[in-house]
Amino acid sequence: MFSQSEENYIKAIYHLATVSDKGISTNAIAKKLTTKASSVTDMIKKLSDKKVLVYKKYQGVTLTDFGKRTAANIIRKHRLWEVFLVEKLNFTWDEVHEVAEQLEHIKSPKLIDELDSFLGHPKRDPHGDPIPDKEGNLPQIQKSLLSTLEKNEKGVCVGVNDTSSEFLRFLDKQEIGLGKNIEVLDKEPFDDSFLVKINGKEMTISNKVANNIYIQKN
Amino acid sequence: MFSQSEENYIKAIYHLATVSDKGISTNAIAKKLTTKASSVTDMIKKLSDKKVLVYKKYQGVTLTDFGKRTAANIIRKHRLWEVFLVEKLNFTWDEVHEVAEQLEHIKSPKLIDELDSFLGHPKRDPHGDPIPDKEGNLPQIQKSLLSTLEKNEKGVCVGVNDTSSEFLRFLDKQEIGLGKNIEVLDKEPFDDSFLVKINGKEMTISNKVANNIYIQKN
DNA sequence: AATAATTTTTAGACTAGACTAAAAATTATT
DNA sequence: AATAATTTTTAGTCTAGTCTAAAAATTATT
Repeated sequence: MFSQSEENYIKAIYHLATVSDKGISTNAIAKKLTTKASSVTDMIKKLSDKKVLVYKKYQGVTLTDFGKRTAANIIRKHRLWEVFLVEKLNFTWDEVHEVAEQLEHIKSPKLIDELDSFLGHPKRDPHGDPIPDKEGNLPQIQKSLLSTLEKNEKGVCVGVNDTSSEFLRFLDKQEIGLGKNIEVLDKEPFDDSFLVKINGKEMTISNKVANNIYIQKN
Repeated sequence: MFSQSEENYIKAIYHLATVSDKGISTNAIAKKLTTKASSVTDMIKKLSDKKVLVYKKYQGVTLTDFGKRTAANIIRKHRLWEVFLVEKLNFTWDEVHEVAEQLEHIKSPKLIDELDSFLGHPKRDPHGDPIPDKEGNLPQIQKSLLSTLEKNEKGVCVGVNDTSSEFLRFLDKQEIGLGKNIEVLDKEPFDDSFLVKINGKEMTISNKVANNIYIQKN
């Protein structure tokens, strides 16, 4: 059984590992959790003793299989709760994160199994991210950043990179959201912005925004 | 904002106060929370500083109005979650307590408001206990322990005193539950047991059991 | 009223988790 | 290869919450 703090470290390391492929540095973890490197060193030793990760001094850490399963389970809980909040309790996609951060630490296998059934075994959370299954398998889907599309390519919005309230509310305002059809009409070399058509409406999108929207091409 | 530990103390003191009317002793709190009296003294000082309760050395404690509202709010959350677990997630009334103990500490006013609406503003939890409203008002209902009924008195089961799994599962086995009609056919002076009719079926009930079932007379 | 029993508080120690400041190791730069 | 810059670890401190053991206060009993 892990403490909330231990779970937060495990989750952070898991997320960092999905974008880095080599060992995760102390500093990277400290930055992700807005804590100090010295605190990370302490916790890393503890998690190493608990067989969650492999640690050699000055060399960064890697999750063990056990650590990965543990992480996937926490993420599964987080994302199922997010679905619950949006589908059943009228939360918007920019409101769910903070509460799900708390709910993910609730310990009860029955609770999460029943919640999963109650929600109809959802495959994605409100931001389009896949929900790991009970065994910790996380189905990866084919997706590309909008910023990588060429002129005349098109697809459907399947996720976001930045999940901050600011960005999500901006998307709401622009009526951009999961499931919307997006086509790149033109790319502007001057500022790397995009002219796109979203559900029939033409608009210009900055490179920064295009860098935070995932598209499944079609 | 209170820590989980602080919330547990506040709730324990509130519950002890509903059955005692005078100041709550250090020892009583320690027993309720299965902790040590010295730990209770420390926490009491802290909660006194935070204006949750009034404390004079060696004299027990009393919750302030603020403390009472805080307690009612925690209990409101606990009981709403219990309703959710039973009504939506197929938990039985003996399974909910442990999980609700965790869920009651989740911080989000919107969450609890929406949960309340989602459940249709329930008035009672699965054990028949009333759910405080948002202001912390807890409607008290007229109820008597089955053990206090006289021969030929009757009523309906509206609650239980002991909420342990053992007792609740025993009641399930005997098909005793909330809403059941109960009539005292006779009292046995030898062991203070009761001959009762529950939904048409006659059975004998020990004094210990009768002491843990609440009846609304009719 | 004095003594005994109980309750409560204090004093000091422990753990988890975080922090600061300094030392040690690694990596980058000249 | 030597020095500078950066990263990581160590050492020591702090807080919340708990504990044990002993002291102090209160309550009960003779």
